[in-house]
Amino acid sequence: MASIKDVAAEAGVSVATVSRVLNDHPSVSADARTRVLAAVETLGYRPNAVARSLRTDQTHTLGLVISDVLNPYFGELARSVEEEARALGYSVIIGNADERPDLQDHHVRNLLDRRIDGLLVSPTDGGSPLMLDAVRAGTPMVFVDRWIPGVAVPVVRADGRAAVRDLVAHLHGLGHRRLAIIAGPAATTTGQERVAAFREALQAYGLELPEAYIGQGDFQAESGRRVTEGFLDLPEPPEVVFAADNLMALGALDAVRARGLRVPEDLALAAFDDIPWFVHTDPPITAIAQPTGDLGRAAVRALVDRIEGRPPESVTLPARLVVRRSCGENPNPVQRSTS
Amino acid sequence: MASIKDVAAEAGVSVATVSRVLNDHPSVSADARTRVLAAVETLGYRPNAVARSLRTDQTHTLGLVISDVLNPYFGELARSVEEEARALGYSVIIGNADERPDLQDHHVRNLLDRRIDGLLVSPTDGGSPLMLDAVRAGTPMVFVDRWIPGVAVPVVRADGRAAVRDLVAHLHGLGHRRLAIIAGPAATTTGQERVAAFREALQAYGLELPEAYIGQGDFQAESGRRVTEGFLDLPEPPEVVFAADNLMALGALDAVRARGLRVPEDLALAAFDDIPWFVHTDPPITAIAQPTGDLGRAAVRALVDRIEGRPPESVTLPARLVVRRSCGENPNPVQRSTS
DNA sequence: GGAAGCCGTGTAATCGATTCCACAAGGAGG
DNA sequence: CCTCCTTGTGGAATCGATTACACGGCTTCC
Repeated sequence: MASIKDVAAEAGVSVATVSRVLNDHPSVSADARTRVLAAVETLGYRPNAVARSLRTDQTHTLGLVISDVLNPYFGELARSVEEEARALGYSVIIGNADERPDLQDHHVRNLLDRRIDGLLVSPTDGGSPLMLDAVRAGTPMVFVDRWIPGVAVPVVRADGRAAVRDLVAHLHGLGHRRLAIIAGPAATTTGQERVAAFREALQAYGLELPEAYIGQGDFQAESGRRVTEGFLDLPEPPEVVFAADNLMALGALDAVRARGLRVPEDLALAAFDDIPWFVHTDPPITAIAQPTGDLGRAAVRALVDRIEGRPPESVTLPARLVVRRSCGENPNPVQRSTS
Repeated sequence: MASIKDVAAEAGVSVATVSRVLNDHPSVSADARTRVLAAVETLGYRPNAVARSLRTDQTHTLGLVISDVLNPYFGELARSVEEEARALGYSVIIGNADERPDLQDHHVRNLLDRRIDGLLVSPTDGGSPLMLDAVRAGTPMVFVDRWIPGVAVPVVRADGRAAVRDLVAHLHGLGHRRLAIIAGPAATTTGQERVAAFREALQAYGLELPEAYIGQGDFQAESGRRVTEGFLDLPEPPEVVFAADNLMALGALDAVRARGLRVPEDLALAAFDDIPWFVHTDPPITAIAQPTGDLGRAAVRALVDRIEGRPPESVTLPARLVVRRSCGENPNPVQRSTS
């Protein structure tokens, strides 16, 4: 593959001049410029990004470490991150942590070794020494969706409090009083917050959230199934299950079906994180939708701001409730064709 | 960040010795080795992958260019690719081409500039000059899922012929005679093949595939909707629609619903590419399932074989039919709880 | 007419690793 | 005791770019 030296030889100039043309430095004669460009053309020359990175100490690459690419929420996040990064001249290397702190560390280490310019992380845990060291060492970093408390890193996330209040109002309006939640891992901020928001919203209606109605999940479908089975085995099962993410909601749906029960007649169901498929499930599932694309884009902008020396900003966007049929009678029956 | 020179100074040896220790070269005294390792430890030294790549001309990175990360099929493919690559010591940079040849070229160029060791591509078109040049220049490459005819590059894919025959047998057995297909882009091999396989299977039952029953889609949901509406407007609409991918099937489902019609009573539906959500749609959708994870892993192994000088192998794995309820009466009613 | 400044260009140092080659020390063998 | 090999080590070239510095040739101004 042709190098800058070959181009210089072909054009009859020095490598310095070639470099100047390529980085359109002002002081280069029109004559030299055209000769260099011609040489570039005939040789099919493309600058070696590796060599350039070594010299400039910039890779124009961002790292994105998320917990589960198969979760459509993170899939959409990854997509918007890549798009915005590309628009700003950066590439993205994605690491899938699978909710495992050791895998997360593996990816962070690997990305740091590759000297990525900045790191976008949705942490699976409270922060490993490695990650804290990286922050301390000054690696540009931004947290998306989840974050690590007490670490001075900008956070881009959605606030679901209002939407959870709307959800509880909706459920209460439908007559439900025994509400349960399938929580995410306590080590994640989203795991904790959603339970807290739910409890708070219940209190506004004088409702309790008993321990038995808090099931411990791990954001994967299987845990949703397990927890839901536990709920159904209770002497007094809940009337509604609120899953803290979409995958666990799916597991819950499976569990209900497996017993020959029906949603929402026997057990109502709602989920955090909306996805296109929720429109098509039987029944369509009521969910809290995050502005995922906006989050991804905002996160990239914050990170690139930080990388390029501008002050980065934390961003919090509101989530919103999308009512469908999985919690009971549609509140807006005019829209439905008769069953 | 500490460099190899700092380590050498700290350990009181030359950089050559440090490098030898790090690459565990045999001729290094036990004494020097321990001193170097101690220095590495105290400085928290990590080798600069960029510098190493420049010198060795290996990045230990693979490029993966796919057409749509939001499609769960490609999401799963990307995940298995990343897993297998990691197991073999490689990282993966993913490029999303969005079915657009220009974007595909952008990613290929970017990846080549970064001197990735090899490229995994699921081409959106018949092959741009850029891609053909890359092959000619000897860039290790493997095609996954789709390929470009006439190009000497190993292909890893699923063969759906047998499964399509099974599907047509299933449909015929249910009494359906007017079968239509929503095709993928003619520029993709999968787009063409699935139509060909469908037509062939129909012939075995003496059935025709008239032009009016071949709708041109682009593997995106919206096109599935549009084509299905066209089918429904025909003087004699089909009894079954077979969508060449999962997203178009979803669009078809939407279109049927929007008219107040029902699946499968008014129109039966089947899809190529199975996804977890198809179990939960209303009704559950009959689909042809590819061994996606196996494809991803096989593709990575073939590519790494090629990179490391072993002869790479093309791989074809069979897809299989998964019958659910979207084409009519369940052939195995014992399994169902009464409606 | 000479000093000062600008413009375009080339030489060479540099980034952080790997690796060829030279060389010193020490043991084996004649 | 001298030669020859082996073993461990360091010096320096190298990968392909960027960029500080120097320099030659011109213009400009006093």
